[in-house]
Amino acid sequence: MTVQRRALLAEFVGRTDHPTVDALHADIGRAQAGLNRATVYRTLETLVELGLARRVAVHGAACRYDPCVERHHHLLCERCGAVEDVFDAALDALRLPRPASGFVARDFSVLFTGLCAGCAPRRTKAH
Amino acid sequence: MTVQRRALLAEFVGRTDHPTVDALHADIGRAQAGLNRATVYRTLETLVELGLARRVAVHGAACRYDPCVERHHHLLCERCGAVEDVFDAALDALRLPRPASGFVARDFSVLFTGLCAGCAPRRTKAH
DNA sequence: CTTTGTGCAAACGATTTGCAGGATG
DNA sequence: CATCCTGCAAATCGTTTGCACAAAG
Repeated sequence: MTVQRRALLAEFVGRTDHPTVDALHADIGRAQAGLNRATVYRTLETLVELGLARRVAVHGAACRYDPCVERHHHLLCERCGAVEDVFDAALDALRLPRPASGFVARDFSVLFTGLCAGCAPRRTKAH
Repeated sequence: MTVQRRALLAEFVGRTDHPTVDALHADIGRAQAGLNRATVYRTLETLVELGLARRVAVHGAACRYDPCVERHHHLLCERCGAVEDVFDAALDALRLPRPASGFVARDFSVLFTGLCAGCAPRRTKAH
């Protein structure tokens, strides 16, 4: 438990915006002494291995990290790339497939795509 | 419609192993004249734009392409990275969430993770 | 002949890694 | 004091792009 890990945790825990490494790096640097980007990568990776964080991979963009490890799913904005959480008990009831191929599924996650509030076309007041 | 596009289509269409750009590139080169990797990237991207192929993003690994555009989901082997298809009508019935945030979901995909037949620990005959 | 595609090599962005010095317990 | 962590810079890896030439319609 080092100074830089404490700084990272302080900035990371509780966030719901699924920050990228760069976002975290910038925010930590803003708060106090700069912390090397490589260290952010290494520390986040360690957190994932320890089960204290999750990775949210997004095609063609920097990987995002999520401090929430409860079972939940994600909404990905197709326009701005924002990621939101979805907690839905109905989804948790999904049964795992047992294909003829012999694949044994152990877990799953659902990725919804669409437009976030900021990017969605307005209904009433025209944009 | 060029020679190289025909070669790529011949190799790509009908495959169910979700090849990466490198895999396709290697397989095409094996079959006949080499085709530049950049061209493979460009052509696959074109296919995706035309709705004739889909991208299957996998964290930390090269992006995979899928010639099957019907609605289906994927199984990802945690050990070897193999990707299999899952066709499941039950999944298609999932309703889209309408979170308070205002996010408007339009589509979704389910990614199951686990171990493929080759990587799963054997039951009867010990490994 | 005009447009579009290809090959090549360099550019890029995200992430990883080797190494030497520094902090931690 | 032995171990683990950090900073730095260079190395990787996947992917994209500029450009000159070749192929397609």
